[in-house]
Amino acid sequence: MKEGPDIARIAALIGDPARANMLTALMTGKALTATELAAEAGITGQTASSHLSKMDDGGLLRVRKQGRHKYFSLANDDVATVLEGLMGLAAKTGHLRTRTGPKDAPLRKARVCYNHLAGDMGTRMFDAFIAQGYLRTTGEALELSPMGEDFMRRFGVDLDGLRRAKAPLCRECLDWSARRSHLAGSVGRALLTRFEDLGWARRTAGSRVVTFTRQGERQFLTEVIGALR
Amino acid sequence: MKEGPDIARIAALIGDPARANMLTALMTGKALTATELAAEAGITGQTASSHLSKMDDGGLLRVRKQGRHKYFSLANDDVATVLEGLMGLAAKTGHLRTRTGPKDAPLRKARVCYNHLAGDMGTRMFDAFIAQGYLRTTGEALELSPMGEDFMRRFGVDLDGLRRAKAPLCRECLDWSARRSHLAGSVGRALLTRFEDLGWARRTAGSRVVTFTRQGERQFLTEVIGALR
DNA sequence: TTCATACTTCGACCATAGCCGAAGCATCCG
DNA sequence: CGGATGCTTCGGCTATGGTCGAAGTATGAA
Repeated sequence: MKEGPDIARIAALIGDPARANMLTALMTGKALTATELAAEAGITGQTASSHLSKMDDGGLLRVRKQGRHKYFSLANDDVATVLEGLMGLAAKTGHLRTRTGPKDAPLRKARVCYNHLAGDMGTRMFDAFIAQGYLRTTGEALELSPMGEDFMRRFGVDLDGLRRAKAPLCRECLDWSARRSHLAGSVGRALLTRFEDLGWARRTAGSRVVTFTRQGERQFLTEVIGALR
Repeated sequence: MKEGPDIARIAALIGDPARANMLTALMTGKALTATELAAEAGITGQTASSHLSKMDDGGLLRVRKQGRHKYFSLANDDVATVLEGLMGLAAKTGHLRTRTGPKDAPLRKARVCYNHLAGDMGTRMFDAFIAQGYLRTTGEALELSPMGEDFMRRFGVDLDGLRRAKAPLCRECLDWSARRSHLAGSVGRALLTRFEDLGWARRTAGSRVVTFTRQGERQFLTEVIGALR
């Protein structure tokens, strides 16, 4: 009658309607902010905060702070698997939810995130760097491979100068609209600056939109993304 | 914020400590009675009854009534899989429980269950019939195949006579000690009678123990179980 | 039949925990 | 520097639901 691998503790966490709604919302794989999750569950921010910290303590969630936002995602695949299984058991109606992200098309496509490139073009660039082996994620950190360093130098990024500053070269940043990672850190900032210097893109005054020229976008695709092959 | 495949409903069912204890106890694959499960969870019979009916309604359990006992087992593999996953998430200490069944060795080996053979020899016979294709489970029912009928006739069971009675020929009966199925119904009863007639076994007076003679047990193994090959 | 056992139902108690309003930090923006 | 936004903490309200005692039903044993 005693003991227990506390399967009850975990199940009870999932068992609350509000929390279950949040978790199913996260099943899309996208990270969501506390406020969005609150709306998803139909509760106020205070209550959501309490729920989210409980699920975090329970190991169900992964949390990333981004400025004044807090992005939540499922902790790992095991969590998703269990949720999937529970949905199977609940053999009920279909589900899907989440209404997320900016509606402004230009914003979704390319925008500045603090000082680096975000939006669709930002995440595509990040993915390309990873696929090409220029960037490696080592645990929580993110680092340039020798090939990556070479690319950056050829592209006109002053790596040595950046290294002299104390700021981290590469950081992973969670994208607001795509909800995937893009490249932050001093290298990310330098790249955006370089795009502007090359005349490929320019920031729109009073907005976060980054506008690429037709020519600039073509060059971006071939010389950065296209570096893939 | 609305809708939902009610993953919360199911998870909440598992999320109660008492219910979680019962479910983990059932993870051994053995069926347990309501009283045993109550002891397992450390609660009274009334409370257990409420929990068990809820889990049954929720589709987590399979229930079989046996006289004044009610045997519970997990509804299916999916339930077990989810529980397994939850245990993984709860990544905690080991677990195991259940203290079940009779301690009397002869009783465990072979005994009468109402009027048919139960215990280890009973379940082995049942398994052999299934493996050999003599018995088939069609949904909830249990029926003899033509080959099975042939075997029964050769073994001296008056199938035609039994058929004239209204009682079901074959029924599945949950074994008390092994907690697995054995053969009940008029055929099950006829088989035990036949074992006695053949001098293979006899019931012990004032007890449920069935004693096989050394010779009888050998013949049982070769001519019934051994019919497997 | 009578007694014992297994389970269920009813009713009431009470603790847990979800919920929100209000107030407090932290961060970003102009 | 304010002012706005996102999140957290605190306090108190309330409802859900787990719990058991007592009484009821069903089955098996003597």
